[in-house]
Amino acid sequence: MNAKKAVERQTGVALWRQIADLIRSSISNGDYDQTGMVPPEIVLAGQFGVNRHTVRSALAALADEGLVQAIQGRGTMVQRKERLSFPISRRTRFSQGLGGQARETVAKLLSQAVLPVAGDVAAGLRIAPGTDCIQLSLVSSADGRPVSCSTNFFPIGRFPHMAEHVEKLGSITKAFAAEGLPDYVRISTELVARHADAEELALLRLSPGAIVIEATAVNGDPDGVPVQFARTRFAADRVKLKIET
Amino acid sequence: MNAKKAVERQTGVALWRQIADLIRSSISNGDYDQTGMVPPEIVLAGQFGVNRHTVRSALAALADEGLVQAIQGRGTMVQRKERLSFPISRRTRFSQGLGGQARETVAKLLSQAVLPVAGDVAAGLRIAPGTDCIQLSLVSSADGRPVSCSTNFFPIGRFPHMAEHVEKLGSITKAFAAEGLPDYVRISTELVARHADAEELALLRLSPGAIVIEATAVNGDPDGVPVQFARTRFAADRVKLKIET
DNA sequence: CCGAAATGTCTAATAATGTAGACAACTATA
DNA sequence: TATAGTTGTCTACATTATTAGACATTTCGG
Repeated sequence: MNAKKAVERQTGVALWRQIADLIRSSISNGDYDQTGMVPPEIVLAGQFGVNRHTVRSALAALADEGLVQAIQGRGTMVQRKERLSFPISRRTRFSQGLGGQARETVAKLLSQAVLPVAGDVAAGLRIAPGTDCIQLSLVSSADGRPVSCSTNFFPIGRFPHMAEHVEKLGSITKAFAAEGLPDYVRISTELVARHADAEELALLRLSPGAIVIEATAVNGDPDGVPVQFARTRFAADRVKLKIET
Repeated sequence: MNAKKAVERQTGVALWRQIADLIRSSISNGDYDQTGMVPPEIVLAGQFGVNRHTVRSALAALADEGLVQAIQGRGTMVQRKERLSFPISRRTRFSQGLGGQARETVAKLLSQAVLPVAGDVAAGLRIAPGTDCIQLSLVSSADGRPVSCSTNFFPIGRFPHMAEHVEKLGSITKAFAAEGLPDYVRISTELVARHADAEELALLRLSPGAIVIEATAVNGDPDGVPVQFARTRFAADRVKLKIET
């Protein structure tokens, strides 16, 4: 591989941010696993062809993310490297299936509403445009770090108490179970990657320019009747999506 | 929706680039479909809370991508908006299945090599580290616009003439068929989104800060024997991945 | 204990971005 | 043919990012 670590100027993206992105990807790539340390600032400055201060800005940003920690006299240590691996199987469960990857995963209910839906959402749920649905907005975190935020729609007739259940149980899967639906499957899923908007930056605690993967999913009961329309945005640098057959 | 179009300062991403990203997503979101025009510069400047010149920088970048075209006295027109929808089904075929979405899709062979593989690649293909494989680098385009670049590994014993076939046929699926494998299926696929590196920027003709979706896939013959290890990077703003069951 | 190697902090100069305002050039419409 | 609304271009200046250098502080090994 050994791709040249090139940064470009006058592109609207500050050098320190380009460098931070490159170092971040080197970390998650395992490039520094042997020593557990990032190369010295002066070395990085040489590799990227920039001033040491510029590298320091990049490292400061990564330290801010909790990815590295600098210690005077010693060097800069890698603190964290993994992306969480999210399985996308027929048994959907976006917020579950993390296995032993995190000690604690919770979904926090941000807002709830009952409102008429149209367009995508109505089509996905196969209901008439203008029909009322329950809308829930959530942020899901693993070990205290937000990894995704989602907007979910449920048919109101079938699941009247979704909001309360989600709030109490901290999980959509568990809330479905409480509503008498122990199992559900994926009907369709579409993925798009884009820059995070202002709301997502705030919810996921990202810095501008960060990337989100937006998954638009329709889930159904075992008979294939749609029960959930979900638009989930993952913090791209914290996850890896694993498609399972 | 009507999310507030907020830009942030001192984040390492120039305002004009943040604004370009927002306008780009508005375009692909269909926000300007009624008129086919981007709002006047002075209006955008108001919305984003910046100077008109800053908006002009953003529009210039989008014009450079061929997404919009400004006409003096009239306004700025939207030129292009769609994302290509890539199906990810059990029958993989990344570069196929585009249906009627593009008139012409071709894969261009950039480089070929025979080299020993290790790590990910060897594990995915279930061969001993250090075994020789054929490595092919491709760029795939639809209607002349590059949409993905990929690095592919094939067991050399089984498919000795992959390179020639790919070069001649412009498609990996067709090359497999020519090698006597008419059908193959996905064994595993992992998705990650990140900023494009310098090589990807060049190959996909992207501007710095652009996003790629990296799909790491292992494909096998109908018996489940791995035949291909592929690392495909999609230009995120040109595609949508559709996961099929 | 000394010195090499690393990060931390400061000052100053230069380059890139963003703001502000004025006016020209072009388009469409009344 | 005016006129309003739009993009194109220019100048000047303010703010932010990057470079450059010097030196302090901390860690570690000989």
